[in-house]
Amino acid sequence: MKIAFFGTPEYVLPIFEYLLKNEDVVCAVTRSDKPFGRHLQSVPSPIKKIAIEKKNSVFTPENLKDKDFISQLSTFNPQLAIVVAYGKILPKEVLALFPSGCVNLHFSILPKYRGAAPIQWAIIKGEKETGVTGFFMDEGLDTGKIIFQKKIKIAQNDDTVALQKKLIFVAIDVLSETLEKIKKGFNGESQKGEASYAPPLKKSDGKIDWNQPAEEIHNLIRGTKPWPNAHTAIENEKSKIKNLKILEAEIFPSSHLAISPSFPVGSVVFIQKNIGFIVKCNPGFLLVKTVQPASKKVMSSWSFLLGHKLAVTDKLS
RNA sequence: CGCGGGGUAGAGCAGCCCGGUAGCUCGUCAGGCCCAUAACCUGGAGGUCGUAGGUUCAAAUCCUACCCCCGCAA
Repeated sequence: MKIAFFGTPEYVLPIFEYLLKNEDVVCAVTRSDKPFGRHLQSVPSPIKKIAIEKKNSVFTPENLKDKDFISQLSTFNPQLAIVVAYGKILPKEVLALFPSGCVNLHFSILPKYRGAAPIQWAIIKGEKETGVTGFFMDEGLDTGKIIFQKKIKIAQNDDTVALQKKLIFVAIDVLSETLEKIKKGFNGESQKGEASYAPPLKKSDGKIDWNQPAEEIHNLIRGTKPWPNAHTAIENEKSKIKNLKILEAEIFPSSHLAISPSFPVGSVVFIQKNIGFIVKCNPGFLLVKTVQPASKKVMSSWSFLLGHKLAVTDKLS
């Protein structure tokens, strides 16, 4: 079966490579080169690089409705499209090109977490499981008929990066199963259950409200990696730190702490030598282990303490 | 030439504006104290202050060029 692949970021490469190896990939479509990095140089997308290496045809249309693009794509006679993290919504003109349809691999258990950031939101919301769904695309946002779905558990320490790696393997399973079913003529089943949405994260989504349970803050820290990251401000007599990213933390059992209940929420209640500092949440405590101050490299929170003289009772907000 | 921050001992920082002895916390090494300690006390080692040039009696500090790192933006 002739397949066109739509995808952009680096993490979908294993899926692209799987297709190249096992199926007849006639061309790849990826987002147009964009200025990227510190000096805003234009860099081809990872998919484009690999496709060129493998001598596959690559399209990087600015506008998917462009007639030239559509007519060129149709000369390859692709029967099916596989779309993974492409970055744009496919208009009906493109959807109509593929006799066997367009299949999207979405990293959630649809209809939950439709949209751009399903992995992040599943972690932030404290879900215990997530998965990958293969479905036929329609004009809605992740609303098409489901072909195959596979679930996995979210471990307590999974952050977005770790979970994404796990999901890529699941996605390859789902992809092969999905392709099998399509070849047998399966048409998919309508989505059932309550839908929810996972919009792209904003910078402000990473702001920590210490007036929340330690568990929820812990979810936020894991789910906002690697961007925008959970952040907070610190105030103390000597200095004000406007933006401290918290990259790693763990829930600290309050039974291990003998401290005055009078500490306000958001204050540093204890400093653990060589490890980090403990912050009071509502309820619960969080042991902060890895941080990144503005303009600095990632460092352990103990290192941060050595240079910044954070003391017990200093407040985070 | 997109905007901003940074490079000082193994780690994290101060000092720079306003030039004049290389400083703080931690680690490390040696010794001490204690029933005991992630505690405390004493002493030591460890630096081409990112690189090169310039100004100066004198440069971590002022000037110029370059290298490397980080954030914004996506």
